[in-house]
Amino acid sequence: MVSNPSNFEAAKSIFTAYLETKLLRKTPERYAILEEIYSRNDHFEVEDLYISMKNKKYQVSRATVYNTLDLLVECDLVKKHQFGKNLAQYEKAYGSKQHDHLICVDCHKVMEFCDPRVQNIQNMVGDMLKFKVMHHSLIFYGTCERTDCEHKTKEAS
Amino acid sequence: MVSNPSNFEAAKSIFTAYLETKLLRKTPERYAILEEIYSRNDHFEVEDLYISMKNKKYQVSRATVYNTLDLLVECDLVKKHQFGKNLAQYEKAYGSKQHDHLICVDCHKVMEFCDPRVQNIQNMVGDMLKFKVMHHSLIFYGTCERTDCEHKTKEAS
DNA sequence: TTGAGTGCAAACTTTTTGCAATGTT
DNA sequence: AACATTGCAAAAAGTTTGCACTCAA
Repeated sequence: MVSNPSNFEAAKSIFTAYLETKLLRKTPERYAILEEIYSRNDHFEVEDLYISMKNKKYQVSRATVYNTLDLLVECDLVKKHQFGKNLAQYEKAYGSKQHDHLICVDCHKVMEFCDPRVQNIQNMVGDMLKFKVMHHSLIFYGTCERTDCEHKTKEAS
Repeated sequence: MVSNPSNFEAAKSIFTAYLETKLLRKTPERYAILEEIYSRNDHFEVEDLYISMKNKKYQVSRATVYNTLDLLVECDLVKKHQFGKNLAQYEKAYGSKQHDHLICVDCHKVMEFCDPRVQNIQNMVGDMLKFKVMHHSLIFYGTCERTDCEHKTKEAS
């Protein structure tokens, strides 16, 4: 979901507060990664982020990217997804409203939607099973009808 | 969800029909893997299956396990999950009713629940976004209140 | 000053692939 | 007999780890 540009500033304050609370160091690499993430929209993977940063002022290592992403997920500034592949995908979380995803199994496009009923189900199921639900992941897999959907021709049977 | 033992026989027929339609070979390895899967309950990973089979009459290779799992997922006899980790988990699908999952972030226990409203949301969102939804994945993450939940003590902050 | 954090490369884990041997059709 | 399928081991792909160096506190 599109978010306004000042979200980075807000995210930065939250991150600073988090680092201070946890007695972690406020390194330039960590802020550079946060900035890069908040300059992006939609979903990206670690390698995307790493490559983008390689081409900019901050050359960070993959280890630092992984490390920082963990911190950002921990303080809810970034969401981590596992969209069926063995490859984590991330998106910024601050200032975007709660949403879930649809993924086209042909062109792999990721779309988003909101439906308040998901929250109701979450609350009810949590109560019923004595389970304190903290977050959820709802993904619909199917085919989109975009004209530019690159329908992979499945192996002829 | 628990299923009755004869599900293996039914699954076997379905698999045979699938293999014949696709002009694939009916090898003993494929049936042995199907049998092993249908003798299990709940969720397992590739290595679990591979190890179990190593200790039985059929010694199959990992490559064959992966290959066969793909076929079984394709013909809906097995469901593949990506529960947040970079590790695929599977469960038999025939004869079990549609359900979704709750996962305890502390003890990693996987629980199941059914809620028909998920289907409604799926239909509605699909219609709205002109997306033909084929299946979904809904996972609630939280903490269970089982007395035997091995609450990992998070690093003291 | 000092030890948390970084970069790099090596190690690990899960999955995929290449190829010779096997066995279903 | 032909060639899809198997087993094995090597390669990929993504992530984690070990260690010496660096720099935020």
